Amino acid sequence: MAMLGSSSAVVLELMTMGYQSAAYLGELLRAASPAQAGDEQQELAAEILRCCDRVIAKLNRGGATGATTGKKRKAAESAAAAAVTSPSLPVTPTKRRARGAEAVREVRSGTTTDGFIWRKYGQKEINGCKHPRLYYRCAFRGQGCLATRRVQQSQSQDDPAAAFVIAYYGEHTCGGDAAACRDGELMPPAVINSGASSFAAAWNMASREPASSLAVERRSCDGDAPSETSQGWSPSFSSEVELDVVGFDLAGADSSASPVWEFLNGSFDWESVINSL
DNA sequence: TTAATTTGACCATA
DNA sequence: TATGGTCAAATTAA
Repeated sequence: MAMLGSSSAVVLELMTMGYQSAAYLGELLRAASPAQAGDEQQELAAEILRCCDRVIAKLNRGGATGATTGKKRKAAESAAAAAVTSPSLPVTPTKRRARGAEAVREVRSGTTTDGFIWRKYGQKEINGCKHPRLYYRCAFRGQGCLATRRVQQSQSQDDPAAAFVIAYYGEHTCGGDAAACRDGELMPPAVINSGASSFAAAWNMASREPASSLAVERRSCDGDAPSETSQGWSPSFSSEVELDVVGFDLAGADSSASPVWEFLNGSFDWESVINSL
């Protein structure tokens, strides 16, 4: 965990609060309107969760960066070829991920859309799975972004809002800013402008994919038994797990003196926060 | 013509 | 040795 300035800590607190609220909202929506009835609303809640998660991850950057453990390089000739084809880039050999290596995070969603631009590089039939597993890497890989994701369609058809199990590996580093990975730089400021969620939801709906909801789980492709030991698995967010960010306790905060309270009652000094970021 | 996707082969890991 | 992750040529779409 990187040390955070006080303003960043405030933003982190607010985003954490927003995240928890969105998670709670999602739960309420799911409870109130099972199946497809509340998909659009759940979609919005899920997008809020994603936005909050990204900001939180951004603010927390500097800590653990994921599961790219050092593995042996695939083949010497591949390394040489990579060096030839990308002479201007630092040599960052594309290590083959260990089978079942823990993801940075794993998400169940009704959509494969997450606001990032991915390029599919492989598809594989997996033992015991009805659907093939799809492999994507960040479209900005050429800029050195090594983020990848693995998409597995769930075998259980009972919950369309959790039709896909998406495992993310690595972090988006394109341009040193996650926003650079996003579609068309149309994403408004994630912290302040709630339109961020609206945009992302609209983007999702335009993709004609089913609505999504989120839940972090560690499971096999069919959603039954865990395929790997959960050792070392540390979800970056969860609607069911209490977030513990910089030790902030929302329930126990002294709200009358808290910047969070200032935010809630409209007196929060956004300018100083934005200037500090 | 270029960019993106598909798909079989290759290869690392368990 | 089986399996899963990645590569890269072929194919398709824009």
